[in-house]
Amino acid sequence: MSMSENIRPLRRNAIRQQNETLILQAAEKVFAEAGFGGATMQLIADVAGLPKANLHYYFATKEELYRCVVENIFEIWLQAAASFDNASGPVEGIGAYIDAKMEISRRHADGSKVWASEVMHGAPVIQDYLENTLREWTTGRAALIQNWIDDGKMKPVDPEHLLYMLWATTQHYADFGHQIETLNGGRPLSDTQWRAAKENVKAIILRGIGALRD
Amino acid sequence: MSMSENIRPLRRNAIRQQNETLILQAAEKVFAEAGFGGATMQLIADVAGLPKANLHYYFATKEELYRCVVENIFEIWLQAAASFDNASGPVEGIGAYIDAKMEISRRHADGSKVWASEVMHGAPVIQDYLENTLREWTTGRAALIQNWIDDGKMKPVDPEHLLYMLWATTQHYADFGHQIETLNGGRPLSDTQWRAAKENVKAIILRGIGALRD
DNA sequence: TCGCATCCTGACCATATGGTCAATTCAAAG
DNA sequence: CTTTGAATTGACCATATGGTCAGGATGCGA
Repeated sequence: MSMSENIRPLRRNAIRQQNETLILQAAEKVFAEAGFGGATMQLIADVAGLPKANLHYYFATKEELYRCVVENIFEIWLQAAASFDNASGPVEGIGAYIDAKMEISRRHADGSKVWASEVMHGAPVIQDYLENTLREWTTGRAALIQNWIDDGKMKPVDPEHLLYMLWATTQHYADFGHQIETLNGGRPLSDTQWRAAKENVKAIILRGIGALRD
Repeated sequence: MSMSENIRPLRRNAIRQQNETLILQAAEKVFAEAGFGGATMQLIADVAGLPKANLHYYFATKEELYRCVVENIFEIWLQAAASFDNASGPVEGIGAYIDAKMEISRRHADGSKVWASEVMHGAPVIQDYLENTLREWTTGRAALIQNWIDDGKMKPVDPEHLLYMLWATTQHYADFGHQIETLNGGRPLSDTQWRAAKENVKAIILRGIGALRD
C-alpha cells in the first residue's frame, strides 16, 4: 500500500485543528443565516459533515461554539482596524480603512452578519470587548482624526460620528448584501461593481470631510 | 353602580384592535431583542401581559405574527421614503430623507432591528416587497438623483450606492444602537447628541456629493 | 505487538416550545 | 332575561432541541 493515500493519516494535533475549523466555518455560516436562536447544532453538524455528538466533543455547548465564532470575527475586525494607523492624513488612513472594511464585507460576509446580530441583540457575549478593546480603539482613532482636523487636513466633523459612518457604510454591503443583491437583479455584485461601490464610498466620505480638494 | 367604571366595557371591535396592537408591540420588542428563532410565544405573551393561548387566538402562528410585525415596519419605512419627493434639489430632498430616517432610527429602533434581521437572514418573508415595492422605489429615486446630477445640482455619483449609503448611515443608529450606547459611556444619546449625529450625517453626505458649496 | 489516550458516534434523555382544544366568561342584541 | 357569538384560558400534546454517555474505533509511542 502506497504512502500516498487519499485520506492520509493526520497527526493527532492536526485532526483537532482541522475539525475545529471545519465546525467553526459551518457554525459561522449557520449562525449568519439563522441567528443564534434559529441555528441548531444538528444543522451545523450537517453542514460540517459530522455527527452532532462530535460537535459537543470539541465545543461543550452551543454558547461556547457561538462565542468562538464571534471572537474570530472580532480578530478579523481588529486586523482591518490596523490599516488606520501609520497614515499621514485622512485620505490615506480613512481610504485604507474603507478599502479594508469593504474587503471584509465581501470576503467575510457571514462573519459580519454574526457580529451585527450579536450587537443588535445587546451583545450578550461580547459586551466586554465593546467596553474595552473597541472603546480604546475608538477613542484612539477619534483622537487621531481630531489631530488631522487641528492640522487643517480635513473639515471639523465629529470624529466619533465619522467612525460610525465608516462602520455603517462598509458593513452595510455585508449585512444587507441580500437586499443589494435583490436590487441588483438577484445577482451578487461583480468585481467591477464592488470596485465602484468602494470608490463611491471613499469619494463621498473623503470629499464630505473636506479631505479631497476639487 | 356608576357608569364610569375604571375598566369601561370596550366595544367588541375595540377589544380586538386593542389586543392586536398590544401583541404586535410586544412581539416587535421581543423579535428585536431575540431574533425570530430566539423569540418565544410565551415571552411575547408575558410582555404583552396575556396568556399564551390568547396570542394564538389573534395570530394563528408565530410566522403570521412575525409577518405582521415586519409589514408594519415596512409601512413606516415607506412613510419616510415619501419625504424624498417634492424636493427641488438634493439638499432639500436628501436632507429631509436623512432627517426622517434618523427619526425612525430613534423612535422605532426595535422595528429597524427586526427589519435588519429579516434582511440579513435572506428576507424569508418579505422577499416580494424587496423585489417589487422597494425595487420600484429605488429605481425611481435613482432616476431623480440622476436628474439632479444632470442639472448640475450635485456631483456625479452612483445614485444606487448613494441610496445604500443613506440607508446604512441612518439605520446604523438603530441597529447598532447598543454599540453606540456602550461607546457613549453606557448611556443613550441625548437630544443634543442625536441632533449632532443628524447634522453630521447630513453635512458629510451633502458636502460629499457636492450639493453644498463651501 | 501492546497499551493508552484521543477521537468518534448511535442511542438516549430532559426540557422547552409551538400549537390545540374544550370549557368558561362576557358583551350586547332581541 | 335569554340567546348568540366572540373572547379567554388552563391543561394538554407532539415534536424538536441541547446535551449526555457508554462503548467502540483509531493513531501512536514504547
